[in-house]
Amino acid sequence: MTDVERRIVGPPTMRDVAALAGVSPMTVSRALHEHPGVSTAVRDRVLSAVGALGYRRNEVARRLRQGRSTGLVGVVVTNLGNPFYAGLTLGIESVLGGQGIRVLLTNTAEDEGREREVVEDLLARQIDGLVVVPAGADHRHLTDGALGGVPVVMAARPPSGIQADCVLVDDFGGARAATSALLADGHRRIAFLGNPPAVYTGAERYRGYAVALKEAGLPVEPGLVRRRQQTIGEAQTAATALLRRGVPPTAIFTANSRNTIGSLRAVARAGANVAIAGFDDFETADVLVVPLTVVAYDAEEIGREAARLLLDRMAAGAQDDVPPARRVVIDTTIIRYRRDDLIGDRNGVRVPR
Amino acid sequence: MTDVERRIVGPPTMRDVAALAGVSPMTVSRALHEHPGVSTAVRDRVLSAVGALGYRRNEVARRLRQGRSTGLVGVVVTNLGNPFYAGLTLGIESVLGGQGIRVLLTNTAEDEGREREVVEDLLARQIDGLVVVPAGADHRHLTDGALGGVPVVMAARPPSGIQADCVLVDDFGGARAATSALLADGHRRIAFLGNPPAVYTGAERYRGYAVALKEAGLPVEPGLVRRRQQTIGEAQTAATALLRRGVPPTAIFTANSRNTIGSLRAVARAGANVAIAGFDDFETADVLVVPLTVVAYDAEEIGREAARLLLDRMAAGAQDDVPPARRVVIDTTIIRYRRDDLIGDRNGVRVPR
DNA sequence: TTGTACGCGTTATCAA
DNA sequence: TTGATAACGCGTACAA
Repeated sequence: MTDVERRIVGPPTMRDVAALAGVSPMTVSRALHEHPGVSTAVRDRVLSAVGALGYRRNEVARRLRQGRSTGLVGVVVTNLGNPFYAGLTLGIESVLGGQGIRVLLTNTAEDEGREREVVEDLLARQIDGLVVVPAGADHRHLTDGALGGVPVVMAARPPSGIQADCVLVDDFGGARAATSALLADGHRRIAFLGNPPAVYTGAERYRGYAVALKEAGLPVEPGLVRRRQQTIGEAQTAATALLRRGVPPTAIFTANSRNTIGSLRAVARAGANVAIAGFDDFETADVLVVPLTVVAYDAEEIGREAARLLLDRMAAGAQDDVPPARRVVIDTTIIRYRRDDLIGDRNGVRVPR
Repeated sequence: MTDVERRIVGPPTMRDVAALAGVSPMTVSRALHEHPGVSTAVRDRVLSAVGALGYRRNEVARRLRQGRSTGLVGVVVTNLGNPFYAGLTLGIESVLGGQGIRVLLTNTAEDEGREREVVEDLLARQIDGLVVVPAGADHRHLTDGALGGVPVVMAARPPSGIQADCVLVDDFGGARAATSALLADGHRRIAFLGNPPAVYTGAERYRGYAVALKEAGLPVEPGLVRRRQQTIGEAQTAATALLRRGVPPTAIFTANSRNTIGSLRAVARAGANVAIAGFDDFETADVLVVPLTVVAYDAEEIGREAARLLLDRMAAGAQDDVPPARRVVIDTTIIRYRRDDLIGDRNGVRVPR
């Protein structure tokens, strides 16, 4: 069987090029690498054969032969539909892409089982590193041993029970600052709408809310705390219920965008004079019927930082003395959008009409 | 040199497992595949060696040997930070992930040069298929020949000068319907803010706007058309300039979210009584100070449909008679958010207080 | 200047 | 039931 007959389908290989050019595959390899010591005549024959067949080097076989890594990094997020995770992914891709490293992206939809399966598949595909937004609290599948030494960085949520680098938002500080802003405006009955305590951000942001109240000498009123709503609709229902209390809150701190949007709708529909401060900035925050305060931070920067930490580990390789796990915290900024700002610029810089 | 000494670093291989279990690599392979004809004793020895070494099959080498494809699909988008492309990517991933296919994601930032480089790299990595949101109008690098027979689906923007499957939004119909909605409200001076004609969506959405005007017996007023603004800030500036005209428009049709947000800010800051209708729905569209009409569509569905078209081509393989290029158009819906809706439910269903 | 032999990790095939 | 051999596509080392 000749080389050409050998394969039924598939892209042309070096053999095919070699056969057409009347040389050995090795000469093709050298010609393509611009090795010195290939006659011009042969090189031209090879290159025209390459053009005729549309030959393209097989990067997979190439890296296998050279014992090089794949240049692939796995990125596992919980919800790409959330702008925060999309920004995170973009930040990762921008840093890794600059190094010629490609991103293998998967979405887990907060499903821990899927996360474990996906990580296993990515490892079998010989990824060089992994960035994970972990869906659950059990991180045993992300230990150094389980990953076979492939470095991992956790993003947005910290490792639990294992050692790993991570990049976090200052959830506590942002929540405390936002709540303090409401307190500074004179609010004394401030509701909390957020994730349950089992979710890291839910716990930290509640802690920031509670500490801000305590610093103002106020107790947490359990009746003003709602932590079960998982959709915008449920958040709106919860906020509406709060507004209908005998003694309703005068302000709401919302610990994530679902709750912010649900609360915005509830307050707008009720026509209530209730202030809202919440996590996550968005483009239309300054043109709302309800004055809003937001905790802003740079989602892309979180991704870039995660990628930098990962590249650092990847460069270190499997050293004997593994550097200790690092934790990077990204700062937050409080932005106050008011009706008054409508006559000025965005971000609180007022400009007279 | 023994097998164990042979490699300095790297994950354990079948040889390592075989050596530890005292069998040949072939037996390890069979044991792991649960082939019949492997004695229980040997199988147990192999499995315990696997556990001891933390061995994991190398999926890359495995597929190379079996002549199988990589099970990787390239996804090339222009701007993952835009919720539309994030949703598109999510839709693609959800369909392909269900088939055990992984997504290699790259962001081009609308840079045609980067797109060509990235596509070349993805092809060298032996992807099975490609979904592209093309950055430019020159698609020669996406022809069947240039891709070496790897199937491609174009998303959100159609192929130009080449044959390829694509999934599009009904840009023309959505723009015409939105403009008609403004006309039905009695508006006669309606401005257009959108992309330049060189961008497909810019051309189609302008056409929809112009046809709607023509159907109402109105000419396009060139002074009310702005197509150069590329950022939200530029859009706001353009909209502000329109509002300051001697005879300002009474409504604005915005052909993308940048222009919608910029126009919202301009109208809100001017305190003008100007209606806005624009492409792309968003969560806070119903709690704005400006009544808004949006052209809504399902970004994830576009991704899912693109993935389905791609899977179809991938299954067909390199047939002799290539099926003709298909074009799928995703419907749009007009949603009218009004101040009145604030007493009712979302999406136009009014409910009395 | 060009070719041969061999191996990366895995598995199909055939032999034992 | 198990092992030896060869091969997937490519590149290093050495020989011609």
